[in-house]
Amino acid sequence: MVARSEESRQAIIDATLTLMGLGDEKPGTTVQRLTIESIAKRAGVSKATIYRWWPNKVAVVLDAFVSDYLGHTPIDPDLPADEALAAHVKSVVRQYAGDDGRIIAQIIAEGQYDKDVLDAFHERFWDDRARVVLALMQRGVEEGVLRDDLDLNIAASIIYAPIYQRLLLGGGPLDDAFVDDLLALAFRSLRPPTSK
Amino acid sequence: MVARSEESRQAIIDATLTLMGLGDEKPGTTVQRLTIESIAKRAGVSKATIYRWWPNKVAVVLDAFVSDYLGHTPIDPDLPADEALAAHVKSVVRQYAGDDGRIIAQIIAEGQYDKDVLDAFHERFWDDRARVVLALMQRGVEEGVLRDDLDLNIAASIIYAPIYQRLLLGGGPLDDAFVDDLLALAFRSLRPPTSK
Amino acid sequence: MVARSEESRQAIIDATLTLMGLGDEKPGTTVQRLTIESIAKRAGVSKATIYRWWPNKVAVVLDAFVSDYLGHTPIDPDLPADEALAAHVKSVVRQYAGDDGRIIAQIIAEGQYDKDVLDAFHERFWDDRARVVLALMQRGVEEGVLRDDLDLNIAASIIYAPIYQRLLLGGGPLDDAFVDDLLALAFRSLRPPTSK
Amino acid sequence: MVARSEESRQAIIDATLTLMGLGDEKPGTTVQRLTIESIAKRAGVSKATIYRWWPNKVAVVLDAFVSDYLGHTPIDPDLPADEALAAHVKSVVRQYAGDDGRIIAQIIAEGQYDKDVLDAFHERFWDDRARVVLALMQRGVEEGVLRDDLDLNIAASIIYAPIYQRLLLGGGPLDDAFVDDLLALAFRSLRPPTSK
DNA sequence: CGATAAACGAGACGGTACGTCTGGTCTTGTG
DNA sequence: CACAAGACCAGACGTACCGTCTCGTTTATCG
Repeated sequence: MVARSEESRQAIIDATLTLMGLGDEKPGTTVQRLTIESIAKRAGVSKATIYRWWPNKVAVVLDAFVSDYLGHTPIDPDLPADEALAAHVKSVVRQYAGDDGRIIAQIIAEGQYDKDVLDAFHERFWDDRARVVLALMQRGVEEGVLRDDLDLNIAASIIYAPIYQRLLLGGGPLDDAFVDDLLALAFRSLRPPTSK
Repeated sequence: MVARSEESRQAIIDATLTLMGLGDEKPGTTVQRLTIESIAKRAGVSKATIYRWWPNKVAVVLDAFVSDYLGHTPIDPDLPADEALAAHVKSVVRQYAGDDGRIIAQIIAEGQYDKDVLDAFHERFWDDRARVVLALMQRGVEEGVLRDDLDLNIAASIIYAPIYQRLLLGGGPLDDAFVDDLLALAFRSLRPPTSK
Repeated sequence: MVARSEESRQAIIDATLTLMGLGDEKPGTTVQRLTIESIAKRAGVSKATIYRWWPNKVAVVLDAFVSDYLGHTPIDPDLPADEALAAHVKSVVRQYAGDDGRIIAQIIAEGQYDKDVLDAFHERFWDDRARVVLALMQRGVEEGVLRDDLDLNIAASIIYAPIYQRLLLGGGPLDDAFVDDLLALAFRSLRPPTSK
Repeated sequence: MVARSEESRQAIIDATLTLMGLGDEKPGTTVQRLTIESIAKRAGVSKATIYRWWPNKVAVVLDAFVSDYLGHTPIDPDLPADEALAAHVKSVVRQYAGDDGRIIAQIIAEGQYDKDVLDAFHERFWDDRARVVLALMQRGVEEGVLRDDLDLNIAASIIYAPIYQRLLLGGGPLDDAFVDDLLALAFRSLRPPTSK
């Protein structure tokens, strides 16, 4: 009846962050090349300890990433919903252009091979963020800056999916200009007829 | 001086298709689990022969997939551009809902780890298809069913990116209903003001 | 911290003996054709386990050979030294005429390519046996059946080197007649002048 | 119908000598590590050409070695037989102490695995030299410096075998002091009773 | 003198083993 | 009794050579 060692857990998370290039130093592997053995060695931990608490390396990466990822893309409650949405999209894009985007892309990549990984990604990362965006869009509807007949899921897709496309497939930079163009076009679908 | 053996090349492609579950039989591995050794064994070919002609297993899969993939999503030149576009999107979605989608998703996944893979994916698959879509949208502009001030790249993204999002991240089925909802919303941005 | 598996070690030794044709069955390869993979397969052991404990296949063969090789050529302490020496030489030759000779020859062959192998051969096999022979010759000196001004190393060479020559280079059979002729000649150098 | 290309033959021999470290440059591989491919590449020759004329790499090495090896250890016909023999032994030892010894040792090593190799070694190298030594010893018998009841083969062994032992097994340097000690002892067996 | 057949370079090919690496499991001893 | 340490089986990696086998492309006689 010895409790799980918090020390070990943290060491594993820290080692993973460092190895993935999210720490201060910059080795910077990929999820694919990252090995449980390297995490164990750097964390000063036995491989068995990792396997005891996580089902696979992606789960560790996801844990490490989420723990490291603190409110990076907040939503401003004081702005009108459409402006807040635009601001949020920009902060998301700015963040995805860096290391975080690389890690997310790789987690999604691993998700193609393992439904559990994709599910975990939804639970630990995606769903919360989607909820926040949908709530914001709902506020937009209430404030009258968005149409009231929208399927919000699809509406959100029209804005956010192109960002993920660029993240995963390239085709252009993830920058403010891209967001401006994207939003200009997307909002044309989303605003109520009267408002534009 | 000695020509490449077409027989071997074909055997490798065939073995890869079968192992990936695109042949008649259905083993159905993933790119990740697929091994060069298994391809070599099934093709009755030496590993060295594979390494001589392809840099890695994803390149083989891409080659095999592309060779297997013949005009699966044609565009009807007789329809008005907007209707042809809608038809194309539906055929794409139908196809991505099956084995082809699984393979594409995995190739994109591998592309997160290797720029060459992603580049090859663009060259061998993506770019041609994007060109066709952009040409169709250009036709739409000329026919007056699409606005003439569109950034066609972003306009295409608004339609196609949500499909890739569902392919890679889930969040709902890839079916006709989804396409209908998506197009209904997206076209609102794309049609010229008058035609609304 | 985890002890080496004696079970694996023994399985590797046994597999090697069998593959080299020293076990009960008789496949009978050569050191050159023997592969680590075949040992691993037959021993039901991972290749890595072999590489962990032995630097190369010759080291395994030497280990296996030595472990299998128990006092095959004893020296009779009750005989006069010259007769004991003659008996020993005959038992050595008889043994070298068979499988053991083949293996020894091959280990020496590999020793031409790797100083470590030759050193190991000395440490694990040669030196002990040379010591015994030199001690016996020393006894011969004390008993007065051998000259007291001999360089025993060279004296031993005169007797044993021709045996190794036949083992490695052929030129005649390794049999008792050969030993008789050889000893008759060699002893003429070795006996004290009076005893002639 | 087309004659064998002397040019290619020579290029192969030269390349082999160079690779074995007998040329002017000093790469200096071993027979074991030497590959047909490396010979072919360095000789600017197709692998098939080598395989057409030699059964294996050792045959090439032996050819190259013998062609390179010109009367290195001549016998002085003007000296008395025992002195000529001593001189010959010294020149042999001096030569075996260098590169030639290394190559010979490796050819003998390969001979442990392939009877044809050992036979070829005898035919191309050993037998001629043995004949010369035996003839010299026969002369010694006639001159009365060697006993007339010797089995010359074994008598030769007593002198030469210890040299091969040091070449193949070590145990001491191949130098003049060794030869002096060896001959002093061996000649005691070989000289006629009166002459000592 | 032109046909023809062997020798040749180039190098692709099916094999096989290499020695390394990681995965995931299991054992042992320590705190 | 959770843990570190790490041995273990399994099996793929990418490389290196093997010896065989087309390929054209030279030669060098022979008809």
